[in-house]
Amino acid sequence: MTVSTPVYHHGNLRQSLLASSLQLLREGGVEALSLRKLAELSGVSRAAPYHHFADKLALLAAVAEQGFAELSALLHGVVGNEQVALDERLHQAVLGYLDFALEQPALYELMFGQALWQADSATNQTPSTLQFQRTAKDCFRQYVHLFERLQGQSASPQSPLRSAQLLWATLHGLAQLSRNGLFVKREDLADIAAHALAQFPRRPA
Amino acid sequence: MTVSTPVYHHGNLRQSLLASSLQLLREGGVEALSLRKLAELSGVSRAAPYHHFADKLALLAAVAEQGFAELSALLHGVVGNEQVALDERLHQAVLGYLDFALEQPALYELMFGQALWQADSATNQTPSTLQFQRTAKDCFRQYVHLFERLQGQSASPQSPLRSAQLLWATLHGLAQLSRNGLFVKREDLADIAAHALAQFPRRPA
DNA sequence: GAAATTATCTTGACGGCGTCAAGATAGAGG
DNA sequence: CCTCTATCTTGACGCCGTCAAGATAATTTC
Repeated sequence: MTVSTPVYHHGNLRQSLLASSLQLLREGGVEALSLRKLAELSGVSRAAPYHHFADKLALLAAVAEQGFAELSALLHGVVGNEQVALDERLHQAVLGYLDFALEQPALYELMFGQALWQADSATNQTPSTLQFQRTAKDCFRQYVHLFERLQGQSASPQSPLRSAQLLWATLHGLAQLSRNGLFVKREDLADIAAHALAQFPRRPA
Repeated sequence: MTVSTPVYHHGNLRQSLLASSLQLLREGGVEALSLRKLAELSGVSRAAPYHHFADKLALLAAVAEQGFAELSALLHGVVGNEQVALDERLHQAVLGYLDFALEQPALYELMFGQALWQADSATNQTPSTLQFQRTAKDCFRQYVHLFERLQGQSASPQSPLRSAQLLWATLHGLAQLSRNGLFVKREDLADIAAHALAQFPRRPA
């Protein structure tokens, strides 16, 4: 909890706010993230953040977008690794996803929370949220891509899209349930993930 | 949005608050649920609810517990229906779950949100949250029970507990993703659920 | 039935929150 | 140098959860 000494022109406030957001998320979860605390952490007045983000939602979208970018990079590294069998890449993509979700639970919650995804209201048609949703979908496409390659090897009856949707849903559910210690204990997670993978169609040999 | 006329001794304030909570949840989601609005809806001052709930969290726990009780009753009706084949009961339990989640999205979110499930802090060791978690686990056990019966019929390699955990995680993920229109469109949900079911071990004939 | 006890509700106040309006300050470009 | 623009500040508003002190009604006790 380092509080910067106040300066008039911070010079890098936007980045500083995003970094402090991650810090607050780690320390106290989504509820602990307030614009006022963020401003104080950067040594700046409470209204200063509004010159870099339209409102709190826009800031949250930027933070969550960074999260999806990180996850995307992680998946890209796994999926595109030509030196590893596709089966093994799928396995790594599953474990990597769950690791990400459990190591940054508050960030993960923000990324998938209703605040940034509610489709009805007009609040999520702002540039920030649209940009955020685009980054998130890029992330999802990596799974589709992986299943497209896998389909070439197996006689899977399902489309790559369906498989990716189902796998993502399963991973998301596992992450959420085990994070909250809800029906799924943390130490059982790897075992359950293995069972889940076994249910997905694989190439025979 | 019916606002009661003020009375000194309401007579049934606790129930009235719970009912109004559901109303606010439907109308504006979890964020729209405030104790002050709740009090106003019941025609009562802002501090009155504190004589029936220790704090906001306790009220949320009571609301969510009602949700789990409803879901539990729904599942109990399906799982215990001896006149229907086990396979079909599983199918109905899956569709019933998804229906419940999508018809009351805000309530569903509350039931599974981190507010009531965070294991670390001491805030969720209160009587209200413990009672809530007990009701939730009763709900989960119905799925375990169903898989225990199914296992008698199939040569499933997985324990009923593992199967129930995996199925619940998948359903939870599907509900959450499709509710937010995130990678899973609403109209594709039934199709994906069918695929998910097909991946679970069934009896051969 | 009167008095005492308990349950229930009220008003006032506190600090924290997101947000806006008006004004101050600093750096950039002419 | 002067102007323009980006950036930051202070003050204020309304909403929130929560508590303390006091008022009122129902219930119990005698």
